[in-house]
Amino acid sequence: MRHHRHPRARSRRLVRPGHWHVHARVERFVEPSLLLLLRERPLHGYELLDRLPELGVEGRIDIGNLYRLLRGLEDEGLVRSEWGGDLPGPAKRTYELTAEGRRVLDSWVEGLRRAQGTIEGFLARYEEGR
Amino acid sequence: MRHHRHPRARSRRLVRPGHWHVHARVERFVEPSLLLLLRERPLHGYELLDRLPELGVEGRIDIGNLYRLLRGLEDEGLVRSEWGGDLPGPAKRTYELTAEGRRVLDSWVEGLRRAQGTIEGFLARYEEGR
DNA sequence: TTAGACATATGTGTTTTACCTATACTGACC
DNA sequence: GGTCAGTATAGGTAAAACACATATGTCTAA
Repeated sequence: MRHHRHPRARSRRLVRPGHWHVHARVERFVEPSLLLLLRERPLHGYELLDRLPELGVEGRIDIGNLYRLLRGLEDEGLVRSEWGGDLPGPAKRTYELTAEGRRVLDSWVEGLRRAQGTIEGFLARYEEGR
Repeated sequence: MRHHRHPRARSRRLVRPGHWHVHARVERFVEPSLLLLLRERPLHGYELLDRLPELGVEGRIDIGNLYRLLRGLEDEGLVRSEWGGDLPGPAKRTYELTAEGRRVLDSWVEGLRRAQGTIEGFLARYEEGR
């Protein structure tokens, strides 16, 4: 058998020898975050990047992937975009939420409520056996 | 530019036309689940598979990956294993938690508490703008 | 005139998860 | 005695998600 490299090399961060810091993030949390921000008002990519930390998405947003993600959401019809008018400064593509995007956001909220319940159950069982 | 296939083909499940069900799972949640179950008592892989649903890990456990994950945890010193005695039936490898594994479990709990806070913040902001 | 913030985008590698197959022991049923 | 289902461990491979790096252009201020 080929020796498998550690599959968890980066998901845990070494704080000091023998002490690990675990991330515990929600999969693809940026997607609902973008939908929620766009529900409030249309924004362009760079503004979204600025506002993501408000929702707790800290240090994990890759700007390149953010733009790719936005185009993906547009392909799926969850957002709609257009180039901003002939304003000064670099060209900006402004995104707004579609009705379909709003429905998917609602579905994310259901999913996040379930996730909360799961985590609560886990923590309760953890405390039980302390 | 090469056209990128939808990067979210399976992460959302179509329930009925225009209605999506979103998973919203915690990244690598099986790892802390295994550590928590093993803190309670030593178990072998197949038993862990049986008990994972108790912790809310439903329908996402791939048995092949489970064994790989267990070996990964052992490589990192979070669990220790040995082949069960000469009992009847298929050979079983029994896993138990190490002191290091216990520390990583504690770190996961911290991470999960933070994740709970993040989700709470998200949901609050969602309700605000309804 | 150059450095830095703003703005969008592509290329590519790594990590994590999903799907599929292989192997082997045991008990029940025909 | 054969086969089928359940228990048990394991490998191969592909897709999805994420991380890291780079490219390109506009504008402002030092």
